[in-house]
Amino acid sequence: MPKNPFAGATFDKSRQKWKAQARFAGVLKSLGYYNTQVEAHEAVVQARQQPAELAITRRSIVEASGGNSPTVAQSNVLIEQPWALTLVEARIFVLFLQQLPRDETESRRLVVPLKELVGATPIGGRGYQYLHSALEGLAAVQVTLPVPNRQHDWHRAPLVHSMKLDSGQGTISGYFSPDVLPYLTNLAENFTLGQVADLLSIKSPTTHRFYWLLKSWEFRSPVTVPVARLKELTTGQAYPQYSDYRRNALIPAVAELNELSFEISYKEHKLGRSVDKVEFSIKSKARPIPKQLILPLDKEKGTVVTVVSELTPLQQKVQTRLQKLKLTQAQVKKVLDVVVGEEQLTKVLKETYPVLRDFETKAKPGENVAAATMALLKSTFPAIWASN
DNA sequence: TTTCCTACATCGATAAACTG
DNA sequence: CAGTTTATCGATGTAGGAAA
Repeated sequence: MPKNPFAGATFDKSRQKWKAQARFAGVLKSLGYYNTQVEAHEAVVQARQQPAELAITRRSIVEASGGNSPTVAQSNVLIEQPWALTLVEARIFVLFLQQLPRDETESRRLVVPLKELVGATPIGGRGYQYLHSALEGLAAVQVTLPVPNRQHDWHRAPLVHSMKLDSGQGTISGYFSPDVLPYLTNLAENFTLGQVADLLSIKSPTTHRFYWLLKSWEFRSPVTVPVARLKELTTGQAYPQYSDYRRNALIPAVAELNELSFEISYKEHKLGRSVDKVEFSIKSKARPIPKQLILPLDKEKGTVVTVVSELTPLQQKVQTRLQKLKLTQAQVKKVLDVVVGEEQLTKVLKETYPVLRDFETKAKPGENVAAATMALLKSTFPAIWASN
């Protein structure tokens, strides 16, 4: 059966008139009778628009820098572009931004030590191949820039040029293109700050996109975005089905961001049967992650452990994760003592994520989360048993 | 990670019943 | 009679697991 282009308007044979009806919150309502199908359809459209969308006209405000951790900034003009960077490309971009003085007026060569990208571990043979393609990808990025007062003009510029990888020095260097520079430095309005530590810890390119987008929308939260626009800005052509998009992009990204300094929730607005818009409620966590691990008294030795161990950002993430999973301070400490190295810590985060998700969604009520978590960790890291 | 599959939920269209 | 609600059906979107 062909779809009625005038939804909600149907011909009533017994009355020889067009009937308008629409469902609200699952309840079908009659909206009167009309002589034409178009009129009936318009009645439906109008009735639907009753909870009219609030026009957001607040002007953009300058975000205050929170805390003393390093931040990078970019104009919202750049953020609201459908560019698709790989994870490595996105990280390199962040590192370049970090090297860029905020008051720079001309494009200079920026140098990024490779170890900031990949850590102290040496880069294997294939590692350089990845880097090559990442730099190529970055060099190929084009952005569309606004042309003031001229609606029909069009300005497309490369993001960077002259990217260089010097394996001898262990550096990457390059220039931002002069056209783009005004959107990266001397920013006065409509720009967004990102935390370098957060950005570099992000594990998926989609989350990167979400990070900047949601951060730039935070000041006008709640924000309602049409699904088509959201997809365009985050995953582009992928996921023709919204449910696939939600599962593979939206949910993982929001979950990962909530592990960082965000508190994001969202509501789906449906148009008919399909999800039409997504309303985000975005907040930054007031008190992020405690910098220090508070250690309990060591009763056996009768001494006060006064160790003030500075935790790496990754260790802090593991700490908060385990705290969410209701582990005691002692258990958290034990895990952090035994599990060392970026790879291992990341593994902990990865392993415990499903547990946390199940716990938070109450998929397994009545379960002892802490015990389950410890069992899981002990099976993955036998050393935790050994140190018992 | 992405696509496919299936049970299920919800929608619009329609006929029919209800109300004053 | 005119307007509205109820019951039902086929179509289509969705959730969640399986398969690729």
